[in-house]
Amino acid sequence: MKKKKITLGEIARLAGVGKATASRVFTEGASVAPATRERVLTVARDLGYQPSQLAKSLSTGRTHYVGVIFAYMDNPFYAASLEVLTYTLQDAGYQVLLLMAWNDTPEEEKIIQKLLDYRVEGIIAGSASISNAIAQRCADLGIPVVMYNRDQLRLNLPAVVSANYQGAHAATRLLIRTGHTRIAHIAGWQQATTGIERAKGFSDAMAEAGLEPVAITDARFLRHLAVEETHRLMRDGPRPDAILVGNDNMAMAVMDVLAGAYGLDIPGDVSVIGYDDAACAQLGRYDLTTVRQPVGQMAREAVGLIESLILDPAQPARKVVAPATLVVGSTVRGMDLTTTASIEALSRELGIDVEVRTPLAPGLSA
Amino acid sequence: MKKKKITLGEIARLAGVGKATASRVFTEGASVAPATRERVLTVARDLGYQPSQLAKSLSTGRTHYVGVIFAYMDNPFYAASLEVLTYTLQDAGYQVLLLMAWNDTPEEEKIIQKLLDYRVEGIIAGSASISNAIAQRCADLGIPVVMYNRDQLRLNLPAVVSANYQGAHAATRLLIRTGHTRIAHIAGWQQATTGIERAKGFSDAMAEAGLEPVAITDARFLRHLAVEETHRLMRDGPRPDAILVGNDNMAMAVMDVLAGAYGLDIPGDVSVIGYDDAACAQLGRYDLTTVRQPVGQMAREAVGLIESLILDPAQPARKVVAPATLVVGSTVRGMDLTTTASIEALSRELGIDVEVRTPLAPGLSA
DNA sequence: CATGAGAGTGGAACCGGTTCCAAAAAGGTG
DNA sequence: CACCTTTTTGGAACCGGTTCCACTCTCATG
Repeated sequence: MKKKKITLGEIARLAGVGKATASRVFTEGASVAPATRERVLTVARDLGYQPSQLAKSLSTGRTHYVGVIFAYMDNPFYAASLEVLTYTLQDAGYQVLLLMAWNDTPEEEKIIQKLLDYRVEGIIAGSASISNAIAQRCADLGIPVVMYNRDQLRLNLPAVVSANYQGAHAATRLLIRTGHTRIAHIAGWQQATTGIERAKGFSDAMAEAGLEPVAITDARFLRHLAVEETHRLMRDGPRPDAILVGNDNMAMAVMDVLAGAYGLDIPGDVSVIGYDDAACAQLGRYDLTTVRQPVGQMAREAVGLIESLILDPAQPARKVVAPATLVVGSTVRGMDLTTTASIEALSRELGIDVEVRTPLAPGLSA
Repeated sequence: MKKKKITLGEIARLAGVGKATASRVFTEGASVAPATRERVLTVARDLGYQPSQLAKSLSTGRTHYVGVIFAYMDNPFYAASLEVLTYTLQDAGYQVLLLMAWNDTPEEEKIIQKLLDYRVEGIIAGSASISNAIAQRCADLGIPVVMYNRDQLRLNLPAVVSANYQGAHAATRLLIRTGHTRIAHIAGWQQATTGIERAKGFSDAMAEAGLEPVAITDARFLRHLAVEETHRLMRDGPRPDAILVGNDNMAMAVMDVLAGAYGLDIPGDVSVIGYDDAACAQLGRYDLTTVRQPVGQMAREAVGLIESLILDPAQPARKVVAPATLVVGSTVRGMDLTTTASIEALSRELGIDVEVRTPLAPGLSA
């Protein structure tokens, strides 16, 4: 009583038609007589026929797979990004092959190798740094790669990022404009373009105002390093009256250290600005002033980009820069944004969208 | 000058051997003469040969795909779970096909249909509720399904959950033991076993102590509903002196409302306990007393379960219940846990692991 | 009524691998 | 050196679909 596998051929046989005809029944826009179609569909339904994507992909040469390489899921920005990427891709008819890989992993090469074996039609890389060799290989195979939230400076790859430079620049100018003079920057990883661009935005804004940064240190987006750096900042040299931090996760840790270990008031004694507008940072007890990266928009752009590259791999590498928004919480002193007019004025002055956070926003990202 | 596709046959031809021999070179433990192997490998390397997993899967009947259905990525528990699940699976030699689907989506059926088309060898469902029909279908096809962090009561499916009942029960007993008498429960979704079990743990602990709950309401794990329910709680009837909340995301919102809108001190006026031990809840300004679900362990158990089911689909459905840990922060009044002895005593009394949170823990989940 | 167009159909080759099987080559033994 | 065993090898079938092509059958047109 062994169960026979239900294949197209089996269906065809039982419906008394050729394999080719049966195939046409499941192909959009192929010409089949209505009566035949009905007969085949009935048999298929009765037997619970499941067409094999594997066989289909093999013969058509299209897999509809997109490889997504991610990491850092403890950062809400990446978690939200992955969610939007995934359902956007699946709505567009693609399947997500998910891989986790950190930047420094030696397995990186192997990981991508695997993706190629599975014949993905495109790759969205949100964490891995694509080495020259791998990028070349993908190019040879005609497989487009889109960098997400990072840019490969040496290689000319398509990428989706947000306006990191402008965001950090505007945030810094906000601090300067509100009267802070001893400003420090606890930066994100200086090997990633996000960290680099934000640090540059900070430095430039300081220089333009004729101010010398109290310090610029690399905390590599790691909370415990941010904690260390904060202690160092408070111990050595002149204490800052404001700190721009590389992302929200670190910024909240910084706030905890300032208040907990040094009894400082925020923003009374020190102002703090973060980056990302992570869900936690929106909570009442932090209400962090920060720069928002438009997660949803970025993810959708990335999908659009990879889609268009899959359809036409020859097109030149395009970079998409999504606009950032300055989100005003209550961690910067000297702010007065009670009227719509003053908000608009600030926005014009800083050259960036400004939004005042309404406390206890529902705040579910999408 | 058209580039010929590099296939096994091509390699074989160039190396002057048969396709079968070439295939054996890439098969572990097949017998090939060393000289021949070398020759084939050289040709393959020179041409940058990429074996097609598609073709391989089709002919061997093994895909090494595992479908993972998730959602709610704004909840750090799910984000961390997905991370661990993914890299554990990929270490075990499986590929993750990721799908996002909410519980009430009508597309659910379609989603799973798709997974079956792709011939996944197993499914880990962290969000979707598997309908009877679909479970039956998977069973017919011999495809194992493991529920993650939820249980399907009617269906006898394998599942990995944490000890929700015990966790909530212990948390409630902690509140009672520290002298609270007017205790409310803002529960998680009462259609999900997580929400149900926790609510039951709460009710039972109250009943055992002869206490009447001030209120039990369903906030469906949604922050804005938790906010609403908190307001209702404060407006109507007797005000609680403690609230057990269905998860950390909601608990933090509850704290914000209590402090922000009613000027209440936590834990002075009201004690709060959450559930999950989310990264944000560990931050200094919340330092929430909560119940930890062992993310890493749960994810690894899920992978182990699906692996063993793939190898032997006939085995009976097993349920894994991972132990919960009571993590003591500073949102419950009347606690005195300065000595190791007192911690151990409490642990024994409540029948659950107890841990006192050290402030500013590095706190990256794994 | 022959003619041509167009719809509907099935046979067979193909996608890129694996694997069964029988044949060829190599190695060991008396 | 004949004979048996073991290792290596290639041909061919197969996995489950798609698609090219040639063929049959209608039906409208000149």
